[in-house]
Amino acid sequence: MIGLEEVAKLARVSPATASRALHRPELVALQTRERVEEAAQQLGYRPNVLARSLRTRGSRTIGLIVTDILNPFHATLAKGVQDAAEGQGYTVLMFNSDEQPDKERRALETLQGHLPQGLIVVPTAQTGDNLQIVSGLPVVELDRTSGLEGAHSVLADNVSGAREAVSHLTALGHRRIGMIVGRQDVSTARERLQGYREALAAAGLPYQEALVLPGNHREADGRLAAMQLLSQRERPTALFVGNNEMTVGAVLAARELGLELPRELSVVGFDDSRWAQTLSPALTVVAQPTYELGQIACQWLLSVIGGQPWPDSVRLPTTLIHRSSTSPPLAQPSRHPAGASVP
Amino acid sequence: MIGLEEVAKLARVSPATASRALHRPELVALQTRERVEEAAQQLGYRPNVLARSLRTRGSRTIGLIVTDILNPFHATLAKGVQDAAEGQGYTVLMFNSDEQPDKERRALETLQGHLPQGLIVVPTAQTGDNLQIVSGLPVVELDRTSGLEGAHSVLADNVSGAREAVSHLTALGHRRIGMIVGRQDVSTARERLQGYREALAAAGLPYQEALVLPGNHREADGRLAAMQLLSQRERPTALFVGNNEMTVGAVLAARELGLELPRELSVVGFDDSRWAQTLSPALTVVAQPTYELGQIACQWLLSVIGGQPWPDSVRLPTTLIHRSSTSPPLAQPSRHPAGASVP
DNA sequence: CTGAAAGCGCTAACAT
DNA sequence: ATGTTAGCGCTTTCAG
Repeated sequence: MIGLEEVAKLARVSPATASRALHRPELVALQTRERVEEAAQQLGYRPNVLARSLRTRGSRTIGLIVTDILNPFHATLAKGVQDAAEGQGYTVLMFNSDEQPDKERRALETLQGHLPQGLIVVPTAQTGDNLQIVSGLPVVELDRTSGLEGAHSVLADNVSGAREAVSHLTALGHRRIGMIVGRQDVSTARERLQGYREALAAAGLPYQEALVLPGNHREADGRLAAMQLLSQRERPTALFVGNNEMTVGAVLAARELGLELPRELSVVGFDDSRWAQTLSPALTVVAQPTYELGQIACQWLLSVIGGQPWPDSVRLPTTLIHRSSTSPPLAQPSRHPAGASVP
Repeated sequence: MIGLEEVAKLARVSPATASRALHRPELVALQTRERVEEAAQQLGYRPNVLARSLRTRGSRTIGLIVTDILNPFHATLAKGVQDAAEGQGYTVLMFNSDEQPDKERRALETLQGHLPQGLIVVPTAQTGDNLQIVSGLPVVELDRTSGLEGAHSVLADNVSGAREAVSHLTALGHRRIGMIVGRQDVSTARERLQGYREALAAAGLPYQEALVLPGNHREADGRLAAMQLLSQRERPTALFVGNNEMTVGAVLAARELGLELPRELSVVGFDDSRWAQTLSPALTVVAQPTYELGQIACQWLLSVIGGQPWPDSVRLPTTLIHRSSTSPPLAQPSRHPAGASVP
């Protein structure tokens, strides 16, 4: 590998001057600088980032931990982060926690050794504890919060997004609206549930436990929960599903049960995706500014690394995209007074 | 940050011994080793990878460049690579080329400075040239080949996959089979086209230029190409589409034209995906062992880094997955001798 | 404005 | 089996 010393030799200066010429041009005579630049060019010099980092204790590297790179939502977050980092000459070390606190911990340990200057993390349930590993490092929580006090985060406005989705359903006349909700130790799931409750309240509808089923964020969980919800004697006429993967499962379950969307069942999902658009009927969804979330988180982090104070935490707005999976409910067979259905 | 020196002090040994105890346990007395390990544990010591890499000229880092992390196919490749690397204690530096040779070049330059020990790359059109930047580095080409002589690659068996797909169509009785094919400077596109030709030949069908339209791998390209193919006076009864993104476009185009799948048009895509399964009708596709491609590429690379000789290049088999987007063609209105349709 | 020298944290020779 | 010493490539005092 071509080193700075060889460049210096060719330019007939000391390594120190060569270094300055390349990195602090203003400290060096124009003429000398040009000689060095030419020499570097000619030899195809590439600075050894490791040596530089070791010396300056600044690696121009940041860490990124997402929970599932195979989920297009996370892939998009990652791209937002990467693009922003690259624009500023930072390299991203990306890891996958697969929602497992253990993998997250290992990722943090590995990361640590690379002397990152900052970290962007989509938290798991244990992130609060795990972050001790990198104490002192500037951290941005992305998409969710770990609940750690004083944490800085870039999030979507989940409450409002969910409220809008469910209000859309109540406005259409739905009165039995089921929800498939994520694990309550994940902040997005809690917030979306809250939005659901608020929208029900606003429409004067009661909150019914039986209509809210939990799922572990995966397609299979969504399918299972939907099966249960839709097999109830008085089944919901609409479903609000708390994340993208579970929405697939819910739609597949509806198909299996022979329910026609949206005539017999309206569905709104959270987070837009390719298949939400290609599905027939195309899904009505709460879209998140995913790429921007990643991008802003990274810009934030880099500004803090650059010495700026922490900006206030941000909630980016969501957008309800009306497509074809929602419509007014079928006229229900009129009901007798509650509980009177036993012959 | 806790350094080796402090560990050494606490364990009352020299830094060198501490280093050995941690990294070459067999060179050190059991008792000493335990003291060092305990000290390290107690102080929460994390080795500074940068310093180690600088000294040993071995960073335990490999580079990965994919062309589009938002494409689930590439995300899956990446996960295969990452999982395999992590298993062996290697860290992956991942970059996106977005199919742009320029971004690929910049990624390589950045990578270079981090002294990676190997590289896995999904090539773009200029990879052959760009790789000069990291000459001497072990490189595995993944999914595609750059055409560079002596390159090592881990690929899917595209020719055979395409042949199988198109043979499936000919077996169903299709005789006008269109293909939407990728850019011919990408090896997968060339190979899939060849498979298409072979299958036609095997069925005694002529190869017709008018039935083969190029696209630039994106959804929009697929849509456009399909629009053209399906607007021909004597339109194809089946379509074979050369990659996953373009298949979405093609299906959407068919919908826009009011064509019912599979009755009026059969479609086979290359590469399976979430939406290929959720689409109705669910798509018949040539599935690739995507995760395994990434995994094997990484295992390969690491074995070479470890001093093993290069294994022979590999072609992993594809699988035709029959779903609901293919069926025998409609009985065509019988045709008069060619070209006689002007009144 | 430029050079000499020291040192970031670690490990590999070379001693003992 | 352990300590001593040197140096990976770079940047940064400190002198000139």
